[in-house]
Amino acid sequence: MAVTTRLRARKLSEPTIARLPVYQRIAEGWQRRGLTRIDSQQIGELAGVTATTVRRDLAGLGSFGTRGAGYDVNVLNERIGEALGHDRKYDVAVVGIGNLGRALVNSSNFLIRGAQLADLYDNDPEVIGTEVAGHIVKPLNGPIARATVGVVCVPAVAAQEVADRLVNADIHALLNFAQQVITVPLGTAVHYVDFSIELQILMYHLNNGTGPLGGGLLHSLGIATANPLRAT
Amino acid sequence: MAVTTRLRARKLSEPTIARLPVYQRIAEGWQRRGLTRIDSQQIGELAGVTATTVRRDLAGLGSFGTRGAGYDVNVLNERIGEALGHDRKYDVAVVGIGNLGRALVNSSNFLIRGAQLADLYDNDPEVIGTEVAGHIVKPLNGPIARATVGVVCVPAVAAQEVADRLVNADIHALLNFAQQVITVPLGTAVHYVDFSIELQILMYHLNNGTGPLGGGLLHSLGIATANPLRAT
DNA sequence: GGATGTGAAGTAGTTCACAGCC
DNA sequence: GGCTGTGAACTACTTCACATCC
Repeated sequence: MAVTTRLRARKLSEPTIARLPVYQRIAEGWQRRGLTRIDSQQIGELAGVTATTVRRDLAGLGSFGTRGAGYDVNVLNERIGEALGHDRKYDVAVVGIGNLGRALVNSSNFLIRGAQLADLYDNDPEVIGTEVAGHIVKPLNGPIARATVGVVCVPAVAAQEVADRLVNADIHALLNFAQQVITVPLGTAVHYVDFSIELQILMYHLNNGTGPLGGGLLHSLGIATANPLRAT
Repeated sequence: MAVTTRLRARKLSEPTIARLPVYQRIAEGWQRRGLTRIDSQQIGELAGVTATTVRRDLAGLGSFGTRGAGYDVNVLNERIGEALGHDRKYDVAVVGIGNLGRALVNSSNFLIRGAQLADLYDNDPEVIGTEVAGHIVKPLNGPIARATVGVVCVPAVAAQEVADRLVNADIHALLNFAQQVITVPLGTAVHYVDFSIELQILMYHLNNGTGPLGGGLLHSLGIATANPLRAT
């Protein structure tokens, strides 16, 4: 289907990649409100970065802004989607259907942008066989179907074992919510999400008065600006 | 109470702050396994960063390593705790006791390191008055008690309103799980956690073969290394 | 007029390489 | 011998400033 996958090669810097989804979220908000144009200044204020940073980031996706008039919100959204590969579909398997697993699969915002829910696994007999988010929960000790990404939502003690099983099932990208460092073979990507770390970072800044306090803006995911307190 | 708050002043860089909790988690893992010493090389491998980076980060907390023998795991854990301000206690209020809110307050790893659960709020009559994690859920339209940090786990549409109420209740640090950019007055810190963004970043790297794929190591929270694929 | 896009300058963070110490 | 801690070199990212174009 997607034919626009040609020149995605331009490599983006890590900080840019982390900011693009944020800009996209902002663009969507603008779209919902029926607005049609946005400029780098506005994006920057909402995202908590400078307008220049926004322009540099977006320039990396090709020049689609209009001098004097900013960016078309639809095009902005679209281009970011292309850059991030949202035209491709991905299968996401979720292991561990507790509170967190449920919250994720039921969230209208987790499985978006190409991500589609594949199989759910758990080892609790009470949970196995029940329907969650339109999928029957499968037993963890049964066969694991291939998927693009595996989401690990099990307790820390089980995380390594689950990771091993997913890797054996040829799943080479993991999103790990367990507070546990896991070891996987080279060539497998692991991304960690750790709520308490977010809380700790927030508290550190609170204690020290430093850091991304200023402005009530989107300092998403711990991304820091060199100059967080824009002098206004 | 805390008396050890004297020379915490040494300001740490943003990337360092984000890595310290990770090192600490590694130290704890070592402790649990009864190991007593760890060196920068080992920390680096588990954390997905170079040994030099680890040493630089830790040097910022004062020199407590032993040349030739690495770091004492207990001291390591302790020093990071001091640097991050874990000797202080914080009250954490949670708004929105759905799946996610429940998952958070029941997680043994969310409310650690000085964070203690204060009040829970929701606007669902079914939920108000019930006991969750040892606390009775209070109505969101009632009075909001002062707390250090407010955790926002409500749907996106309600996020701004909830944020306003928390700020009015003199809560000036928010951890926002809603997929919604919120605006707060200057002087209030907002930290965003957005699962779908984590997923998107992971997928980008998967598509492009770049980035923190190599090693199955702790590339926590989207923190990137300049040289992720260490040549081994 | 007004905002983009981008060389050039500046700054922050990482890595090298090795002196210092156990 | 081995590993820490750190000046010096390097790299990456951000910010400045302005030419460019609608």
